[in-house]
Amino acid sequence: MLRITKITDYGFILLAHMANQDQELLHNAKDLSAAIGIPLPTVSKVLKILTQGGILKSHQGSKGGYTLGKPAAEITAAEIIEAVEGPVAITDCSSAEGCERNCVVSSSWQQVNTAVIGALSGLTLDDMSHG
Amino acid sequence: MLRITKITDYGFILLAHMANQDQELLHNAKDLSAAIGIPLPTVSKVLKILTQGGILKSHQGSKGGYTLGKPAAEITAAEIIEAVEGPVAITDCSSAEGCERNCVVSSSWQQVNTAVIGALSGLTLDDMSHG
DNA sequence: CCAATTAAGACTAAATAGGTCTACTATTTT
DNA sequence: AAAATAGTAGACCTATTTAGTCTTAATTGG
Repeated sequence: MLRITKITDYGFILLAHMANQDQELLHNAKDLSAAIGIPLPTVSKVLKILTQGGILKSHQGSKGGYTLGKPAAEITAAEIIEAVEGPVAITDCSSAEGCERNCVVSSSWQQVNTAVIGALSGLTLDDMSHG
Repeated sequence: MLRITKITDYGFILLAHMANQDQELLHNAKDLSAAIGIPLPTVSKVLKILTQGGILKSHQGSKGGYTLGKPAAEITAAEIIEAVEGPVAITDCSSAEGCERNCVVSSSWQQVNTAVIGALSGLTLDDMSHG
């Protein structure tokens, strides 16, 4: 499988939607829910996580909402996945700290992992929102 | 996360162990379990899956066991993961059949997926078993 | 025939993910 | 100041997936 989770997938959809409009515009959870067709509580949860991960900036209170934390061309797929799911690692062997059991396959996994992160870092939100 | 499953991980360990020895040698599940320290029922399950996926060849009956289906240098990480987990796809959008909801981000995911498969196809069991 | 060994798949339990809800805090408007 | 709007935090339950074990059948060598 080697899949991203549904929450991450929703995150990409929400971010692509926001990137396709005026970047100064504040989007609230209710409007985004209506526009995209994902239930409000779920949208709210995803936006919260993206904000905690630094991808979005939030503005509380009446007339509040969310905006992108920086230009869409500077937000990469790697950053988004890390914000929602934590560090990208194919196996425990391939995490930054290395593999505690020091297995023979460890160094090979780190090569694969580097390649995967490279691919994800080369893709920006701007690329994705334009199809 | 973006992780392979534990079963796949065990598969790599078992295959690397087999690749490090005479390729004609028949390995039975019991000996492999003892050598690697994974419980017999689990080892047995993994070997069965790898056989169904075409990575291993099996020999039934007394004095039976498993051997690699082809030289270690010709078995790639991509093949092994596919054998255990099915087609590699980061999201539903990135699978070979494409995304039924035809979302805007679809074509970008296919690029990422191609890059990931490329990385996994460039790594052979022979590479991994030598560290 | 008998012992060893793989094959198939059912089954339980544990872990993860998905989704919702409630209570709280902050900001704007009236 | 009060009310309305919107984000914040985190608990909570459910569904799905994954891990691991077990049982029964089929195959082969001696």
